[in-house]
Amino acid sequence: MVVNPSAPNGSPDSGHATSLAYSTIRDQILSGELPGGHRLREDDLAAMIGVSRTPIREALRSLAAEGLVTHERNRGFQVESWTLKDLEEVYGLRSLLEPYATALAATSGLLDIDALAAIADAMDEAISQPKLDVEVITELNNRFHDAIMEASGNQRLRLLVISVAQVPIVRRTFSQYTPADLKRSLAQHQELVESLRSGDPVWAEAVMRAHMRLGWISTQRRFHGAQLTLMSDSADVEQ
Amino acid sequence: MVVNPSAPNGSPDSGHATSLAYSTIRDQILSGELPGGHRLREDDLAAMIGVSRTPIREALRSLAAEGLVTHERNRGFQVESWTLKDLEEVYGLRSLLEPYATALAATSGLLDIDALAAIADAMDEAISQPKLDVEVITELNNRFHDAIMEASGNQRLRLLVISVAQVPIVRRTFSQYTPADLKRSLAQHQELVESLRSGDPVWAEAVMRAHMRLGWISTQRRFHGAQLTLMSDSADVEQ
DNA sequence: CTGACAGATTTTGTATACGAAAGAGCGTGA
DNA sequence: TCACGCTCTTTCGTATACAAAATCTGTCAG
Repeated sequence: MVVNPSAPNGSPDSGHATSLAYSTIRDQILSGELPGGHRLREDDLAAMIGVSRTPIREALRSLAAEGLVTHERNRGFQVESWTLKDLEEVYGLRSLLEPYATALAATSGLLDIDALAAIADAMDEAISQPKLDVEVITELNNRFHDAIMEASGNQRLRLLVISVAQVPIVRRTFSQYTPADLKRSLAQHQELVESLRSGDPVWAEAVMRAHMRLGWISTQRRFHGAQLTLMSDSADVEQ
Repeated sequence: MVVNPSAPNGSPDSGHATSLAYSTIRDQILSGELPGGHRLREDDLAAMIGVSRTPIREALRSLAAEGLVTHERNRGFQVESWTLKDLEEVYGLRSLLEPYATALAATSGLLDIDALAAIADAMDEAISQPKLDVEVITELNNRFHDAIMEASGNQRLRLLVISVAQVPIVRRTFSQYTPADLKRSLAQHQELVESLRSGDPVWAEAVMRAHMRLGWISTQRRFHGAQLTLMSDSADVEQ
């Protein structure tokens, strides 16, 4: 399993145990092993990870603040589950934040454009393989976007995008893109590289906005087609 | 002291003790009693609040995820301190998010326009008093903005704005507005009410953008004038 | 006088213990 | 048969205890 491609702000570098619990639980949520609605019993998690309940509780509290789990008094934590409305909110926000960040990145002087181009090329390479490796493609995609967010020079903006975009979407998106949409998406990446290389913030921002829009369209298709893959499998819910 | 005008997402409704610790510490940070850079010793906080270290640690972890405090392994927590660059980032984000939310609110049908107008009028009333009550004005201002964010219909957006805007600015802003700026700000509130009443998203969004810009200008003035009020008092730092 | 080392002290990290609340199961009575 | 209430079990919330890391202090060598 891929570990923690980009952990948000509050990331516990804390104690060994807390940090381990945080990463493990977060990974399992993002990968879908812990489905939405699943109740998180502290004893179970403690036994699974091999630490006591204390670090488990601290990890869960961080995850709650990030919105990945919810907490109710005397009833413990459970994995947040997402509806179409949530996805709509998320894409609305990404469509606002990422183009803005891209415009900033175009003129900040912080962007390593060759590194970005390399990531885009690696993605092209990855989808030309006969058998698509979704993990790899997703990871490259995350790195591509994060490189731009980072080059915006606005650290807080980058963290917001990460926390918004980690809604299970990202990890699963590319497995559901149609081949045509996937190609288009990668073409947009190449155009993002070019626009950023030119240093024109207006162009770069516009391309990113289109890129976000395509993502939203694809996501909607996916959601209507196979809603169950996103929602929790009802059999697993509430044990 | 004002308690928790608007607590973000992860707000521990948790145990009595954890919740109490969270609110207390958060209030003291936002009000400036705990200055930026101040080291937060768990025992001290536990003694002050009258609970054990466990709920203190959980509260601190939530606050860390929200960015109000930082954490370093085996060195504990300390209050985040803000620079002009942080304020610039925050205003950049608010200038993006709040106008967007305002445009949404203009057409969502969720806005109680009369209630909003009442808040704006109450603010007008409050500044016509001979002696300005900054606490009251700030509280009304928070409620005004939050009402619009809520009416955007995008819950996640509202939470982002809260978490971004809670950077000590808001609580202290109105004490430093020049009388002219303060009047202008309240006039903008009235115009926001009118634009929202008309249901024109373009107008409403534009007014909010101007409003944000004025806030930024005022903040810059304040910062250059009296930098020390925002930064931690060096005498108190690191005890 | 300065700097560095060693021991003592403080502070954090984690485990464990205990009380309290919620939930499940069972029996009784209508 | 169904509903109600009681007990028993599970799970959470908090306090406390102990271990590990960091920090402080005082002393001694240079």
